[in-house]
Amino acid sequence: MAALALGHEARVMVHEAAWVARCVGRGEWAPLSNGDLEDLAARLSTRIYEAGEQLFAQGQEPDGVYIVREGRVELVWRGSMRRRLVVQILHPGDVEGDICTILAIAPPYSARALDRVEALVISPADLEALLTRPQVSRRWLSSVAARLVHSQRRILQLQDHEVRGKVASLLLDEERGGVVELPQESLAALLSVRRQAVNGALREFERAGLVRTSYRLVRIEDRAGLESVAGRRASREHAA
Amino acid sequence: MAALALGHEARVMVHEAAWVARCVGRGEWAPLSNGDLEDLAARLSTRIYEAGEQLFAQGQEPDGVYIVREGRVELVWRGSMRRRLVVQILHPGDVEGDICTILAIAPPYSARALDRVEALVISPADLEALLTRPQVSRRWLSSVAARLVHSQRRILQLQDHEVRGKVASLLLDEERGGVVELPQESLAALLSVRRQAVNGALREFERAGLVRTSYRLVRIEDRAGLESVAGRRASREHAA
DNA sequence: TTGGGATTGTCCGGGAACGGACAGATAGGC
DNA sequence: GCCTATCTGTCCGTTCCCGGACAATCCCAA
Repeated sequence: MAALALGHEARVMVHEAAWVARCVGRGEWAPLSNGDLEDLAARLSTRIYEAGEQLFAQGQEPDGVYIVREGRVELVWRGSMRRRLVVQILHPGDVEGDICTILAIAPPYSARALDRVEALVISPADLEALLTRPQVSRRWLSSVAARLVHSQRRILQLQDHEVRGKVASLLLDEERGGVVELPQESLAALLSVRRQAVNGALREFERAGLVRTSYRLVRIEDRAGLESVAGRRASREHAA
Repeated sequence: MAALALGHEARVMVHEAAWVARCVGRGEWAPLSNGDLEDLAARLSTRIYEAGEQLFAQGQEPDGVYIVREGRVELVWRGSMRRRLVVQILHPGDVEGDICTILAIAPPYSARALDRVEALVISPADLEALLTRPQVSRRWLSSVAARLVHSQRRILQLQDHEVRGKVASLLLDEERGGVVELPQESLAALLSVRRQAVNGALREFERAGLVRTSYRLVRIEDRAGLESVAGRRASREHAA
């Protein structure tokens, strides 16, 4: 009966592992074997964090890989002065902490749960063991490569000199189900601009019918319109 | 005799391959076998580009991996309007093109030789073949991870609101042997600011004794001083 | 050696965001 | 149901950079 219970538990974790595998790169290039999947499953553990709780701190030893299953996690960098920049917001399916573990460096940012977060965790030693499996390391490679592309896209996005463009671009990136559920202060921290500037852009969008705003929430009404503002707007319109 | 000549050629390429291996991640985590090295050597070819020549174009099919052996390569992104941003400048030892090849996506930027460039090239098919080798893919993973960290550092650098800080930070990043050999226009394109702003910062640095400038060249005189400007200056000094 | 293209140093007006401040609105805790 | 912390909308003066322009300087090549 213990064996049966364990079997059930193991089956659940293999299911989790298959989900993790989908998060770590696409399967086309390196299908995982059953052995890979079972090994992955055996090294996964689940952790729960309450909203506001910290997953790991800037400058501390890397403590493994986090795969977000539910909720959102905020990656925050703090400079020596007041400078505070939200590097990224992790959504379900996002992987974090592997880079620092692989390179054995301290993460340059802290991670804080925005909501109640459910995460799957792999310890540094377990990650190292998993990466000796050819298919796993090949697949993990494509995952990190995809993140590098995303990081470069973000650089381009942040180089827009007009706050409106940055905000539009950010909304399109952070939106889930047509909604961005974040206070304007957080949006400003993601773009490293002042809150007032974000507010101004948002109100401008609202008057143009691109979005609807309410408390800690922005609803996207006209995606195409936002995209044209984010890229380079076709029609120039100046409201007095 | 042909065999002997081939043996010599092969030995040279294995030597090249060992150098490439040092460029692609550190050896501590995944030492390559002789077989790995020989395979890598067999798939390397050398190409020469004259200054100004284009290696690959934005939006075109990825055509393999480039490892810069000599000279510098400029990665340029072009927006729909006049926007032109230098994403990165490749120096000897830098690896480029692997991410796009791995993900089978078109590169979002063009690559142009700044000087006479000597590069080692691996075709997409050869890269794919190499990555089936466990040690190679494990090692390549650490290389891409390192680049992701660098990309994130660059995001932080670009978020500085003062041009002086960005310029100081850039000089420290691009400097080789205490010298940055780039026209101010290129520095501006790397930071996506106006040339005049870079010029102003540079002249300010020069008056403070941090650098010496001449035609297409900036020489770093006081590294610690620049670092304090790049991070957050300890002593605030305003020249009239 | 001499021209011409590229690069640098400098000026100025206009505009956008910063930086600080404050009242009104909203949601969650007691 | 009230009360408080948080979030939003809005004001202002100041600072910095953009955007355009122009002369002086520097290489390189003919």
